[in-house]
Amino acid sequence: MSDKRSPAPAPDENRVTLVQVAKLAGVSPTTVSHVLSGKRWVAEATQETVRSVIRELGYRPNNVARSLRTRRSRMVAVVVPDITNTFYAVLTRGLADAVDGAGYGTYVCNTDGNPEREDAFLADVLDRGADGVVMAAGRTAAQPRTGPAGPGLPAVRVGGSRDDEPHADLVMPDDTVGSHAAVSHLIRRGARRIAIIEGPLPAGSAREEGYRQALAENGLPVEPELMVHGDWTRPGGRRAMHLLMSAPERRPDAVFCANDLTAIGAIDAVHELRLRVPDDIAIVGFDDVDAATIVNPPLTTVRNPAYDIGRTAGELLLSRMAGTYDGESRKVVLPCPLVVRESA
Amino acid sequence: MSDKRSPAPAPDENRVTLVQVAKLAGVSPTTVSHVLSGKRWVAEATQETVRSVIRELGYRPNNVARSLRTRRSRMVAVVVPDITNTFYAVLTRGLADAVDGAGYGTYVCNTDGNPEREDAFLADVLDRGADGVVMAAGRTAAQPRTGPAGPGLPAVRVGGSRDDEPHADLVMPDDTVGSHAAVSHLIRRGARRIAIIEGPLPAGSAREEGYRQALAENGLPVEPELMVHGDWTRPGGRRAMHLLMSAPERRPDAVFCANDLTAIGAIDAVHELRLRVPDDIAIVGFDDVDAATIVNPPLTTVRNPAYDIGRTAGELLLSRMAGTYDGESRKVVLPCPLVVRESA
DNA sequence: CTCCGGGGTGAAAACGTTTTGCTACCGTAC
DNA sequence: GTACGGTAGCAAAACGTTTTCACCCCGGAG
Repeated sequence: MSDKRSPAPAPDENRVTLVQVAKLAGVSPTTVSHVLSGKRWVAEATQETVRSVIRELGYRPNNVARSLRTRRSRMVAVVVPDITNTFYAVLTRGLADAVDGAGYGTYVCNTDGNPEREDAFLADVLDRGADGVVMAAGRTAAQPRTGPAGPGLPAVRVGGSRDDEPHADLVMPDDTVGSHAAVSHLIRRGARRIAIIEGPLPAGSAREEGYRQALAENGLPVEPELMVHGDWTRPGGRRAMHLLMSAPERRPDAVFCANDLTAIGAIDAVHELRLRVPDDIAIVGFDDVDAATIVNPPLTTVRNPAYDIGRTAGELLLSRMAGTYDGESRKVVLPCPLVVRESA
Repeated sequence: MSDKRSPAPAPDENRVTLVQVAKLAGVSPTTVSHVLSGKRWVAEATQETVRSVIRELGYRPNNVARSLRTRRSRMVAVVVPDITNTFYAVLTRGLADAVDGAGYGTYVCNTDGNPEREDAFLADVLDRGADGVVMAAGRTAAQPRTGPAGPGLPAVRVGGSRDDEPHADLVMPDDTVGSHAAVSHLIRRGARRIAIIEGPLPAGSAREEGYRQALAENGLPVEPELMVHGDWTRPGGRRAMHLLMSAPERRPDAVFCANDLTAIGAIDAVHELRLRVPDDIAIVGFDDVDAATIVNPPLTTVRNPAYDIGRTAGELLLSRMAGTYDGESRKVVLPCPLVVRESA
C-alpha cells in the first residue's frame, strides 16, 4: 500500500465500477445504467436487486467517464477579475445558487483583468468541457470565441455592455436609472448644485447619463466644473472632493459618487474641511458595499444587485444548457434600487 | 444545423480530436500523444509535422478523456461555508494562486455550514474526480471520509483544529499568539482593566487563551465580570459593550474583541455613551477585514492571514498530489501579526 | 551473413460510462 | 401452428485519450 510512491499516491485505489455492480447483480451493465438513469423501463424485481447491490458496494458513478460519453460535465465556469472583490464573490454565489439546484457545480477563474489570462482560462474552460460560462471579466476582451476554439458554448456576459455576440446573453445592472434615482433624491432633498465624481477619464458612462437626465428633468444646468473624475478608490474620491471644494464660492451642496469607495473618500474630505454630511454637503454613492453601513454617517447609495446578476446569469445559462432556449442573444437589465441611509 | 433542438444545443459540434490530427499528419495517435506529452522521444521531423498540423487544425486536447485515462483531473476543490464571506473569498484566492501555477483549476462549493451539504459536496468532489480538496467548512463535521466513499484523496483542513485525520493536513492561524499580542499591546499602552468580548458561549477558544496568557504574564487578574460574549456580529458587539459599561465604577479601560465586527459594534456603543476611542476606552479587534480601515477611528486589530492560509493549503495539497510527500498529517500554524491603527 | 542494439513508430487495450440495435421470451389472436 | 406485439435484457460500439507491448529498420560487431 505504500510501495509505489514514485509518481503519486494513487488517488483512488479501487473504486467500485458499474461493471462490478452488474456482475454481482447478475445483470448487464446496460441494465444497471438504466436503473440509474431511468431512461428505459426495468422490471421492479431487477431494479430492487441492482439497487441493493449498489448500496451494498457503495457504488458511485464516475462522473468523468459519464462526461466523456455524454459530452456534458454538469459544471459551469465563471471567470471574474478577482473573487476577492465582494461584488464578484456575491455574483458568484448567486450563480452557484442558481445552478446548484440543477446539479451543476461551479468552477472559478481569477483573471486579474489580464486579457491573456482571460483567454487562457476560456481555453481551459473549454478543454475541461464546462457546459456553460459566465464572463464577468471587466474588459470583456475575450468572449467565447467564435473561432476554431469553441463555437457553441452557452455563455453569458456580465456588465460588459459591448457588442452583442450571438448566442451570448447579457445581464447588466440598470446603472442609468439607478443614478437617476440617486440624483433625483438629492434634488428632492433640496440640493441645487449637484456635483458628480465619476470613474477615470474616458467617461460618458451610464451612471453619468442618469445624472444628466435627472438634472435636465428638474431644470438644473449641468455644469462642467461640477463634473470631476476619481479612480474608483477612496483616496481618489478624497482628492476629487477637495478639488470640488477648492473654489469656496462655487462649492456644490451635494455630490453623487460613481461608487461607494469614492464616496467614502469624499466623506473623508468633507470631514477634513470641518463640514458636516449631509447638512453641509449631501453625498450618495453607488454599489452598496458592506463598508457603506460602516462609514460615518452611513452612506445613502444605490444597490448594485450582484447576487441577482449572478442568479439571472445562472438562469439564462440553464435555459440554454437545457436547450429550453435557443434563440438570439438576450439582454436583461436589473434594477438598482436606491437605499437611503444618512449621508443624503 | 438547427434541426435537432430537442435535448440540447450540441455544446461542441465537432471538435478536432487527436485521431484526426494523427490521420492528417500521417502518424499514429500514439505519436501525437507523445509529441504532446514529451514522454517518449519523437524524431525532430515528425514533431515538426505534427505540431504544424495541430496548429493548422487548432487542436486542443480533450481534458475529460485525458482525465478518464490518467485518473487525474488537475482540479482541486475548496469547500467553504460561504464565498461571500471575505475571509473565505481571500482564502480561496490564495489557494487558486498556489495551485494555478501547477495547472490546477479551482472548484468551489458553498455549504452554508450545513453538514448535509458538506457531505453532499464532498461526494460530488469525489465523483468529479478532483485531485485534492481543502475543507474550510467551519464545523469540520465531514472530513474526507475513510469509509467506502473516498479513501486516498489528498485533503487539507483549515482552522478546524479537530482530531487529526491521517493523510489530511491542517493549516490554521495562530489565534493564541495573535490575541496575546493584541492584549500585550493594550497593556503596553497603559490599560489595566482589559475586557474581552468573545464568540458565543461554549467558549474556551484559542483567542481567549492568548488573552489569559497576556494578563497572567503582566500580573493582571482575569476577572470573570470582564469576560462577556457576543455573537460575532456588530449588534452583538454593541450589546456586549453596553453590558460591560453598565456598572459605571467597574468599567474596563480597554477591550479586546474576538473579531472585527464585534469591535465595530463595541465602538458604536462607546460613541453612544459619548466617550472616545481610544482615549477613554481602547479597542482592538481580530481579523483585519476591510471595514477595519473604514470605521472611525481605524481599528487596531490582528490580521487573520486568509490569503496565506489558502496559499499554504494549496502548497500542502500540491506536495501530496505530486507524491512529493506521503507521510503523516502535517500541521502548519500561521502567524497573526498585530496591525496597529488608531483605536488602541 | 548473422546477430544485436537501439532509435523511431504503431496497434490495441485500457479508462467507466451511455446508447443503439438486437434477441429471447411469453402470451394471445388468428 | 403461425403470426404478432410487447416486455426485459444483453452485447458491443462508442466517447478521446494514454500506455503497454511489440515491431521494423539500420548500422556495426562478430
